[in-house]
Amino acid sequence: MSSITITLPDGSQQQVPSGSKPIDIARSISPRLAEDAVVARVNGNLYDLTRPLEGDAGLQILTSKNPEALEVYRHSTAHLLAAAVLELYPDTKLGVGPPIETGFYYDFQRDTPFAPEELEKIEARMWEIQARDLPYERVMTKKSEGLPKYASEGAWMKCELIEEKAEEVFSEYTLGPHFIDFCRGPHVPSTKRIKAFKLLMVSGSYWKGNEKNARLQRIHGTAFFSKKDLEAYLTQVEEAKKRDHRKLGQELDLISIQELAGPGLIFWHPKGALIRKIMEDWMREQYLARGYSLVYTPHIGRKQLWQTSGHADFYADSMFTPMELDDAEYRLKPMNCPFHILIYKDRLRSYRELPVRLGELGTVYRYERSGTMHGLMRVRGFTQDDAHIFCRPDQIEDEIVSCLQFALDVLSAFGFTQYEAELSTWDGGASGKYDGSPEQWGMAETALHKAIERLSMNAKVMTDEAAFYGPKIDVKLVDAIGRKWQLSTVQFDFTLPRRFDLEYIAEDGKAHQPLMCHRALYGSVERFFGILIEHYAGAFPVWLAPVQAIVLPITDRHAEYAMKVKNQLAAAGLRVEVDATNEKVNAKIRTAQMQKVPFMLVVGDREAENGTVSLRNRRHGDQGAKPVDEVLAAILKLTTDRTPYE
RNA sequence: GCCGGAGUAGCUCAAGUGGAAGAGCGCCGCUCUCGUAAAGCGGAGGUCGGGGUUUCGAAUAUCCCCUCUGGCUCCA
Repeated sequence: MSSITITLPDGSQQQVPSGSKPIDIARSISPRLAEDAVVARVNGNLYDLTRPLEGDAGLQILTSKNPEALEVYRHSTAHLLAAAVLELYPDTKLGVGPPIETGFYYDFQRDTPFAPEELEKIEARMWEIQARDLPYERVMTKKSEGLPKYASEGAWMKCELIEEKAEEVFSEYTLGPHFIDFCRGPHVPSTKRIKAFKLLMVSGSYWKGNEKNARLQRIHGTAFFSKKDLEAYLTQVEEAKKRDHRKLGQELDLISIQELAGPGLIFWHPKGALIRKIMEDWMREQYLARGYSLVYTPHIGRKQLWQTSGHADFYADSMFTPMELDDAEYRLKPMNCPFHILIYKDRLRSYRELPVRLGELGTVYRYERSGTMHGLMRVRGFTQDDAHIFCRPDQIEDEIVSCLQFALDVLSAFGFTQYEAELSTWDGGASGKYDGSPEQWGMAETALHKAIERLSMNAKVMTDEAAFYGPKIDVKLVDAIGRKWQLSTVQFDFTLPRRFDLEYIAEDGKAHQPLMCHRALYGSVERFFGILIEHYAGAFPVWLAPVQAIVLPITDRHAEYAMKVKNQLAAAGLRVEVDATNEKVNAKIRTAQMQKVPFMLVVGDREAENGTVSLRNRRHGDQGAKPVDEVLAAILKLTTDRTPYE
């Protein structure tokens, strides 16, 4: 038997017989490693631990510490799920079953949907199969043999996958004598390796994610290497649910959605409205400080406007239906851009006045399909902090840099340190689905790349994800339940300047077309607020808190002094209340804590006599007696400094 | 829009084989005058999401609709 050379990550080399398996080599290094091993990386590709090595190879053994190993492990758990479902419901057809960020799922086609109670039964069967310690065996099959086999079983989804993806000889993985699945792998060696999983929910899906295709049943689950990790994850999910903005929005009396008025329409209650006002005021100040002009534009516009902008053709599905008036047909605006463009176009522009930056907190209405609304995050009426920048080509890079810097400043003002940025580019023009010339795309994408570099941002490049009218950079944040939401966006637009025939007079005395960029930083005030509620778990920092301090008189004998303290703080511009209810101070504290008021000022005989308050911080508890002036100054400072956390 | 699940007092939730609708919190009133996360007593409050059908009788069975919710699709 010939021997092959295996190079390990530390550079050391071993001569082993050809056909040796990664698990053998792991075992030769240490039995412990062999036990912890999940999967191998061979010349950069993931391999089963039991897959024979045919030639010289760089080999890395991945253990449970490796994120890719967790994906493999979850993928194997998905197979375990499929095997259990087939044992219990043999007529079920298999779709796909990949690992995802939070676990895994498998799509099934079956006449009757899985009832939630059935999950327990399936999970129990999974444990039975797990206990059988079945190996995940890789089998190589010729397409000409495999396809008829799947076809004869009626596994039509697998047939489609094989037609589309499989090489002439493809891999399948078995699990016991009856289960075999077309799959690229790799997998863990056997079911015994799977120690901790839980099926979480069942939901609908579509074959290949297309709603025109067959409806499938998706079973979601999660899996971890240890029961402890699984428990920790489940606890974390429970904790996250407590900060769901919909729950806190109600508990803190911030917002509501009224069935009588319609779904996806937000009512801002006094406390929510106050926070919104602060957010908006801050944003407007920033606009003015950064060279934007503020404008206001109407909520509706004539049909002809939307025809000119192209929305009537390309965006009609997302627009509210038209309103007939005596003179014309009007439509509610789904975007602000056409209106800002009309302001730009209202007179001739000189190159000297560019860039023109027109900003507005503009409320737009979009028809969202009924199943897609989600609290504040996805609604039918929302306000964008929207601006459109019209500039010369030589200005565009600096403009993009300042937009992105602005976006980062917004994030840091609210204490966000975790975000994801994506740079969406076109496909190079191959498909013809993008508007604009290759020169325009080249220039715009270069400007975006350069801007990212200049700010040393990390942005994932998403090829073929651009808007049809231009490339863009998006910033996304994650909500309490782990879902990603887009906030800031900076987008080029090659289309609207052309459609509206925008111009400026350049140094050469001739008319040129300006470049245009859309940008929104909160994205939607509603969504950003939803993210903020969850980010702070309802405990807004002092500068945003609707009630910054509450004075708690111990008995009604102290109410007068409490009012005096309140008035003193309020005179300095602070938002203060007095809890004059006929309750014990403990109850007042509890109420204030639950309302997440940053500061509680307890006042009784001692305080009234000394001109002090007994300060309680919502996070750190009793801080002892302090002069009113001192407390006032401290709260005022947190407010004016806009400290993201106190 | 699609596939599941749900809708009972302001909130969180019980009960109910079809036969007068319940609790806790909250709210209102009274008593207590209280020192860092819930004082006591009393009271008000419900077309059981809306509409139809079956029935002597429907919160309960059944059909349609609405809204919420978990996904899918789509998106700020």
